Amino acid sequence: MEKLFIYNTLTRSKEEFKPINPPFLGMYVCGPTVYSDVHLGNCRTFMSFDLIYRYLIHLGYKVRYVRNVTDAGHLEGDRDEGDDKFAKKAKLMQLEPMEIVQKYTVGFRDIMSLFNNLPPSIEPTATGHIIEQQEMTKQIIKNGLAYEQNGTVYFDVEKFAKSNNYTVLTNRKLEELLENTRELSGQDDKKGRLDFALWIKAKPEHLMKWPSPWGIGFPGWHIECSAMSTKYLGEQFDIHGGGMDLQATHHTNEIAQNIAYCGKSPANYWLHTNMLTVNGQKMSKSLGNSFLPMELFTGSHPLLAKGFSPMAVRFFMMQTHYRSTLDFSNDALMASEKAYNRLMDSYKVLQTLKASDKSSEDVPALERLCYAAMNDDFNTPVLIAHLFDAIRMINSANDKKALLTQSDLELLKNIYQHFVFDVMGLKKEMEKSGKANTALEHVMALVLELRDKAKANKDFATSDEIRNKLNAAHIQVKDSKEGATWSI
RNA sequence: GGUCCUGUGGCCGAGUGGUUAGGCUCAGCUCUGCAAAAGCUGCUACUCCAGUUCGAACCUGGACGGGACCUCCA
Repeated sequence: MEKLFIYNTLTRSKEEFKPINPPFLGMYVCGPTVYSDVHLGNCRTFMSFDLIYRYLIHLGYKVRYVRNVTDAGHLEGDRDEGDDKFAKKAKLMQLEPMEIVQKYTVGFRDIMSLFNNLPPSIEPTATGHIIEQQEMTKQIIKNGLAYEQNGTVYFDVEKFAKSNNYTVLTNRKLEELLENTRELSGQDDKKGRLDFALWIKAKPEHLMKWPSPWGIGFPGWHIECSAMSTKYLGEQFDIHGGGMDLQATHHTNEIAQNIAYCGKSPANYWLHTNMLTVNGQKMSKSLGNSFLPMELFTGSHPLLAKGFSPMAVRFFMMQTHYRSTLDFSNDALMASEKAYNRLMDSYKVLQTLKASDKSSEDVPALERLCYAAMNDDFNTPVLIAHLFDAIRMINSANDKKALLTQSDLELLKNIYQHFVFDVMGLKKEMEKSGKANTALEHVMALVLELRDKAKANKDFATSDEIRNKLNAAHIQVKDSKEGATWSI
């Protein structure tokens, strides 16, 4: 088997992938915060890691893929001012954080499923691992790299950096960070500017809080991933991933926490996916330029001329490498939708091809190129370019301009199955099935038979009228030597 | 302000010292009663300036543009 090369943020270079304990493999990806709808930018990250997960499985690895759900955030409720009128609010009228968590978790899973993302092996929640986070915090304090001040526990970055490379992921200099980091409000108790919280004392208005050795509070911003990755994948595992925006802070602190806890850096390969942009700007909630997946499917977003199916969107994302920014526009989606349809149409044609004795195409070479593309840091744009060569072969054979043997046809079917369906996770949409469609098949056969009769009588006015009216009903008719075919 | 990334044809996007991915759009041809589809052909691009080199979109330096991070963020 060819070697797989992966770009590792730790070394800023492509490295040959060597798992710790093959064929078993551990992968952790930072998941969504479920306090609002996921937007398309979030979806891109999870789709990129879904591709990576799928390819690793295809290569024969037994992957444990852990993606957390951040549900212990910083929701604040209306503070009861001690006034009896307000203090007596019914329980059901108050904001219940877990209700919000449930709503957006279900929504997130639905969207992931529509995009045909495989579910991770484990999706642990932050609220389900408060004990683990506290235990880790205790151990870091015991190891002398964290301290408590007024109910909040801080990680001592400068002390940690004396014997460790704190900025390994970003290659920045600690002194520069110290000079340029902005002052955070409400964290006056910490000793160093760079120190971050492992446990935070809860204000009265905080809705989610737990008892701890340091008083009532909630876990800090970074400890959940350290606690959960360690619990499910061990102190050291193969791959840790997330969006590039997490690299400088979240992942830097995660590594520091793990080393402070057990002396080991958690993952050998750090993978970072790039951002989705709109008109050149990062898609984010705070900028107000985010697309919700449903707006995309229905076409209700003002920047879209029409709706796009989940698979057309998935194909659109696969046309760009995961480490490049991807700019989102109606035109780009239109182009991808057409290309995706061509890919799927060609697959249908492939099923109908008859084998020749000789071959005019080098299909085995094509397969090797597909693997080479994927082994080069999961290069899906190049993979897709090769797949379009397969499309040309298939369509040419269908036009009797190319020859494909039985083994060529089998191999092409395998290439489709492996790369298009298994690895890229694309699937055929709108499969015809059910009674209504069986009836439609019969009706269309009848209509086309009548049209053929008209054509045989050179009554082109009638045949064109039939075709045009079917077209208006979104049924496309194609004439060929073997007779007319139709598609919706 | 600091750190880092990036600038490719009408559009989207790979590539990264010599041989010009791919998709979409557009034009022509083949096929066809006409279309559609498909195939073929064409549109030969790499922000600018200087340098290294036999040779640079690709390396180096500079300028300009865009972006990310430094603060919860995929």
